[in-house]
This record gives sequence, structure tokens and C-alpha cells, in this order.
Amino acid sequence: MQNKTKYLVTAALPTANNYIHIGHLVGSYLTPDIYVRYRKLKNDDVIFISGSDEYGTAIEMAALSQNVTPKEIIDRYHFSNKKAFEEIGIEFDIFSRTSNEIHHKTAQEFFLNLYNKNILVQKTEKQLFSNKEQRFLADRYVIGTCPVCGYEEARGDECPNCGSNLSPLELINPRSKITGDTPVVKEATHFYFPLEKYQEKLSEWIFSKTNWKQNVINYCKGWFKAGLRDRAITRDLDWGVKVPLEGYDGKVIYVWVEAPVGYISATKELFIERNQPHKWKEYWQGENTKLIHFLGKDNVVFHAIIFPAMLMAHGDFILPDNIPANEFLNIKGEKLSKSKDNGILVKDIVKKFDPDVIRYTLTSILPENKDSEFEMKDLQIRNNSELAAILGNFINRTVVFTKTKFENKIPERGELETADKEVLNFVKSQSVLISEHLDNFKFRDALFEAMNVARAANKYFNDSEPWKLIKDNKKRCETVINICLEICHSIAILMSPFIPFTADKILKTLNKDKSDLKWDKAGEFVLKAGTELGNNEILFPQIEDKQINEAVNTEEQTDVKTVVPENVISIDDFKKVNLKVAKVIECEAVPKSKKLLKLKLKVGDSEKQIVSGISEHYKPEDLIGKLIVVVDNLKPSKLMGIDSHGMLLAAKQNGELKIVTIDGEIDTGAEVS
RNA sequence: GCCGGGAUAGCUCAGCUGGUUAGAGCGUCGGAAUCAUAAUCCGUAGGUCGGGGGUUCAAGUCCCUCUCCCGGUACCA
Repeated sequence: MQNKTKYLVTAALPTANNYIHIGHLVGSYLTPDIYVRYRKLKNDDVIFISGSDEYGTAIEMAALSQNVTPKEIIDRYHFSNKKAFEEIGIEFDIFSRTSNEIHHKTAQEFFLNLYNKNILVQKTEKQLFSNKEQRFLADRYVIGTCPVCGYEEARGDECPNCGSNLSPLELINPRSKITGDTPVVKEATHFYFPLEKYQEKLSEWIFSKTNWKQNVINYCKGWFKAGLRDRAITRDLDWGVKVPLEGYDGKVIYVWVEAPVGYISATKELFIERNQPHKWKEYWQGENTKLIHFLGKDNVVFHAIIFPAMLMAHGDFILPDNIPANEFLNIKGEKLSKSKDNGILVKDIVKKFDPDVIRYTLTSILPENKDSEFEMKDLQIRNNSELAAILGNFINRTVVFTKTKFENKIPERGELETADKEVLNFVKSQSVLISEHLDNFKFRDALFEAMNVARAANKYFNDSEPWKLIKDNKKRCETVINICLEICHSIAILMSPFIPFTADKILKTLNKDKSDLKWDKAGEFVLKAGTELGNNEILFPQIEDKQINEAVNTEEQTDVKTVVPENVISIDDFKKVNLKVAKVIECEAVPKSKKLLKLKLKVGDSEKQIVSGISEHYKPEDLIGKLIVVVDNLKPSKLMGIDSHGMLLAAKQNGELKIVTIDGEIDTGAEVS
């Protein structure tokens, strides 16, 4: 039986403890979406699978720290992220979630399969247990004194002060990060997956791949070189998929083994929805299926090594055909990744910019081979000088010409001249070239070549000069415009994987349904002469500087996450600054100055005078009696001839300024640290 | 510390196993055109390929070394 190739495309399961940001989007979701849309245009048999990863310590901790149930956490982020994906046009066949019953069942079956084959190994280890919380504490969530440097807020996995790698058992005075409870040492038995045994098989398999991206191969090489280690695959937690064995109450399957099984569960769920409950097997067990995992580089080890090893051990499923992992997207030097929770959220940016403009921009700077840089201004540049100027303009000039010169009806096409044939051949050959790029996961190149169709179309329009033909050779003019309109349709086809919303708009303008929106129809004639065109709209309005500035500013304001500043200092550096509490006893404006106030302060037993540039924000009488914070040992200076022996602290933002005051009563001269 | 990756035109990036004058897009500058969102089309200028050393007839491309950036991993026990 010769079966047609099936494509099973997965996108990394986003953890439902955070809103997805454009780093996630570019790393794991945009490229598979483009790929799948392209496959569908080619009439390939493809399904696109993803869903929320809803277990793991991160979610439990998010729930504890926000004082809500884990269920509330996962619901919030699952539905929000699902919506964000829809808004940006990521069109999954199914976006499931690992809290679904079918996933529990599937993951447990998987576990039992390995257990029954005696593949799993049991080991006993010492761990920290909180009696108060009635659970074992994850490494990151234990705090204590670092045995190396004495820093009191060291974490169980590492010390942020001296950089030492630690284990929670080494911490002096360990305590739970969440409740502060002092944990006790307790033995715990866990199942391990013997990854070490699979190293040879895995490396043979991976090194046999000739079409994998070099960065992915390199990551694997690194792991192999270090030697694979057995990994625990159970945890003592409530929140997760239960270990399906008697006598193992309170144990769940560790998220890194359970989550990837979610791809299988979601596929089952999809075909139950489609009333073909057994069809999932054709994808996961069929020889002719290409399983393709899309993800960011942080996920390579799970998809290229751990999950394949599990699949090998299980034996009933196919292995991935390719893992086209992306690198990271940086934002003006800031790092974006799953582990560092900061960035521009998808749910926010779709409210400020056309989703297709975002998709286009991100695709054109995709971190395919190495980390790449993004800034808001890129959206403006890509929109104004590429989408609007080249693509939008071609559609618009063609449609407007038809409207004003041909009563908005598609003109008849006469005999073709060389230029006509050339441009049509070019469109056709580009469709082949773009195909090749997409087949090889070269999305930037593919998009660039798609854009070249619009460039060529503009040139054809220019060279043909229909605005002159209309005066002395109407027949010829009709042919040219007919062809331009046909090219508009071809552009809709070739661009639709990248900017699907725009493709739809173009079809509407052409008054055309989707029946010819097929890859093979690019460069072909599909329009009917005489058809009246639909409404014309400007596809890509200019993005003004103002919009960019506003977007950048609101981004900074909404970003409440922890960001590591650029110039970190040691605590010793900080201690060089003497901060003290001071009381304002006198205060007056400095004459003729614009912003200066002269303040007399009581600091402990002494008085001091400082000059501060805050009169636009505070009146002298507002300040008298207030307890504020001053830098006591600042080098004295003169401002408008007045001595200043320090400075007060104040917060400033967008022209607003608020001074730092003391909450409650304390003696002046008290040190601030 | 160790392993891996990166450093190429003003900006964002391509450059496979070493081989003619190092490429693209955007931006710059000049010209053409005026149907079109002052958009298009044609042309121009721009780089000691992070520094230094080496191999070779020939190196952005291989080797050594240094600097800076990014990942991973370890030093603890």
C-alpha cells in the first residue's frame, strides 16, 4: 500500500504559568504555523498539534505565591494563550491541555508500558520535606545560607551571590521560599529512566540525520560528550499525572516525561472530535508519517534526546523526522526565554499592531541560525518600506487603476507578449523556489522570495506603463491589468502562509473565493474577466513614529517582571553609599531657578542643607516635616551658588516625580540599606 | 574552569566541503516615471570579514592565541 506522506507537526507545549511573549512566538509557533499553512495549500495531509503544559513545580508555585489554586492558574493562562494564538493567526488543528483526562490516561499508559517492560529503575534519595506544606520542596524553592560565601538568600540550586552550584541539602538554615517553613530531610523513592543505556542508539540515530539543522546536532553532541545520565521520572507532588501503581500515592509522573506525551494525547483528542477515534494511530504509528517538532533551543534536549529515548523504549511509536529548532530572539539586548519571564506579550502587541505586520516582521528576522535582535521600530520599517511600499502598493495601484479606468471590472486578456510570459513564468518559478525553502525550513529565505514576486510585479507594472497604454492602446492595457490582477491572486497564494489575514483581504478585494487558493495555482489564470471587484482597502497603513513610541512606552510600564539590570554591582559597592533618614525642617524655592528647592534637613544630631531640582513637582510647604531618604556622603557641590551636601531620593517616570519617604516613624539619621 | 555557538557594509543578516573584483534587504545619494499609501523603477557609494600570529599558490572560510557576547555544564559535598 502506497500511502501519501503524512505530516504530524507539533509546537512546544507552552507552560500555563505565564502569558506567551513574542520570544515564544518566534521560537516555537510562527514557523510551524507557516509550515502547516503551506502544506495545506499543497493539499498535503498535515495536522498541527499543541496545547498547554499544565503541570510541574512552576505552576504549583505560581498558585501558592498568588494564593489561588493551580486550576485557577492553568485556566487563566490556557485560555488567554489560546486566544492570543488565535489573534496572531496561529491556527492549530488542536490546542489541547495536559489536564485533560485523555492525557492522564495516555501518559499513564505510556508509563505502565515502560514499567511492565522492566525498563524503569527505582532509586532512593534524600530530599527536603516541609511538614507544614506536606510536600517535598523543589530545589529552586528552598532558600538558605550559602555554605560557600555565607550569603543568606541562596537558592537550593545555586547561590546568586557567589555563583556556586548547590544542592538544597547543603544550605545552612534551609527554609521554604513560599512559606518560610524549615524542612526536614526525608528519604524518597523514585523511578528513573535509564537514559544512559540509550546513548549509543540515540547518537547513531541522530548522526544518521543529514538534513537536521547544525545547531540541533551540535546541542546533541554536547550532551553525548558529557554522557547521558539516568533521570528521575517521578516526583512527590499532588499536582500532576498520578503514578498508576498501587502504593505510590502522592507521586506524579515528572513533567518532562509526561508533557511530550501530550502530543500523542492531543492527537487522540483531535480525532475523537473528528469522529475518527482510531485515526491518530495512522499518524503516530504509520511508516509514512513525518513527525516534526518545532521548538526553541532550550527544548532541544527534551525533543532530540529524552523523548526519542522514551519512544524507543516504548517501541510502538515513530521517531521525529526533524526538529527545526530556533535560537532566541533578543529585545534590545534583553534576553527572552521561557526561563526568564519577561518580554513583549502577544496578547498586548496584537492590540497595537496588525497581526500580519507582526508576523511578517518576526519572520523576516527569525533566529534560524543564531540569536537575532528585535525592536519595535522594526515593525515600522518592515511595514512602511516593505509591506506597504512594495506589496500593498502593488495591490492598491492595480485595483485603483481597474476601478478608475475599467469601471472596477476585470478586463479581458488579449494575446500575451514576451513581458507577460516572463513575469508569469517568474511567479511560477518563485513558487517552486519558495517551496524548496519551506521544505528545508528556511523561512526567512522563503518570505524574501515571496516578497520578490511583489517586487517583480511592480517592475512589470512600471515597464508596461498602463497609464500610457490606456490612452493609445486600450486592448494592450486591458491585458496588462488583467495580468496584474492575476498576479495579485498569486501573491495572495504565496503570501498566505506568512500573512494569512492579508491574503484573505486580497481575495475579498478581487471578489474571489478560496477555491483557487492552492499552491499550484500561483502564476496561473484563475480570474474571470468582467467580474466586478470588491471593496479596496489600504492593506498596510503607514505606521507613524508616534505609534512606535507609544508602544515602547506602554511596554515598559506593563513589564512588571524581574529584569536583571545591565550594570550589576556587588553589595560592597552598594555599601559605599550612605543612605540616611532625614527630616525636612525648612524648605524654600531658590529664586530665579526653574526647578530648585533649598532644603534644610535634620539628620541625626546634625543639620545639613541640600539643593534639589523638584520644585515642579513639590511645593516647599508640602515637604516640611516629611521624613525622606538622603545620600549622606555625596560629594558636595554648588547649584546656583548654593551649597548642597547630599541628594534626596526620588522616583521619576514620564515627567512624573515622587520623592522617597519613610513609612511610619523612625529617628532621623537612621541608616537605610 | 570546561564544552559549544557567535563577532561580516550605518542597520538586520547570507556566505556549503578554502579559489575569479566579499553578497542581500533596509537606510544613504543620484536619475527616470507619475497609475498608486511622496509609494514605484533604474543606478551609485559604503566593509583592513573582532585583534594578533600561522598553514597554503590561494582564507571571512582551516590551525593557534587574545578580547567581548550568548548558551550549557562543573567546581560544593
